[in-house]
Amino acid sequence: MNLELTPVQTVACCSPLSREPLSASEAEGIAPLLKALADPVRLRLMSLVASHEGGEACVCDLNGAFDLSQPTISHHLKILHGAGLLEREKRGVWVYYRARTDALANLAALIGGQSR
Amino acid sequence: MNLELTPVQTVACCSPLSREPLSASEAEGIAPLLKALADPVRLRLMSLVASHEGGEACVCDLNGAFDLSQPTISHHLKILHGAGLLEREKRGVWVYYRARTDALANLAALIGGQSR
DNA sequence: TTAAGACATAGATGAGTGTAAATATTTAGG
DNA sequence: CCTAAATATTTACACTCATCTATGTCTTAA
Repeated sequence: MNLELTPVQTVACCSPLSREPLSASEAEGIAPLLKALADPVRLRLMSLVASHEGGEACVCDLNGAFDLSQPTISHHLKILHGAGLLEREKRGVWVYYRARTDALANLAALIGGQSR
Repeated sequence: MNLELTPVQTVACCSPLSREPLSASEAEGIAPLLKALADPVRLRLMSLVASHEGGEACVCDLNGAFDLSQPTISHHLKILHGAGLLEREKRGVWVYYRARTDALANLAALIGGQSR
């Protein structure tokens, strides 16, 4: 149970990019989230997980979608997880990832300023 | 007058991240936009420009906000401009940048899926 | 206990990136 | 013209990053 606000949440509700200048520390908190998303493989991973049935996907479902080695996919998943964009759950031999749609929505609200 | 759709616009209208898996080429088109935003300095630059009165800011307004050299700021502005997130207009000795709020909104719609 | 499969970690490497110093370009004034 | 000011470009460098190979850990099944 994590009740702390992510760097995005502390700002997204009332201070989108265009409303007032981001402080240096706010920017340093948000940039890593964007950085995590700013890779073609990770964008596709997020999309694959988020659009997968049940809202979650096993790593075994993901590896086959790329022409990359298994450790590379694992590496990208770790980055997305570390940024708080993916949840991780181990069930038996398999590991399932689930998209943090709240984090995505907050990011979107910050950037676009008009999401709900 | 540029009537072509940006990589984001081709997708944002009906295919947010969570709706269906992003294709490799879509992801490769969108990632550079996120990459451009995924830096604390560039995030603050975007925010400074977007929230500045008149929706635009002179480079002279921006340089002072950072503890960085003028060429470094110029470099970041070039990246944001190259990604299509900032418009550039020279007036006399000064160069004014303006935020492409449409591009930001499209990005937000793609990520969050619910903006309008 | 052994073996096999799913996933993660470690180490190495080549490509990319943020920054500064030096220099160039453009514009307005004298 | 010449100079000064605003901004961009070039070059160089330290650092980060995406990727692979090799290896480790954990879980299930035989």
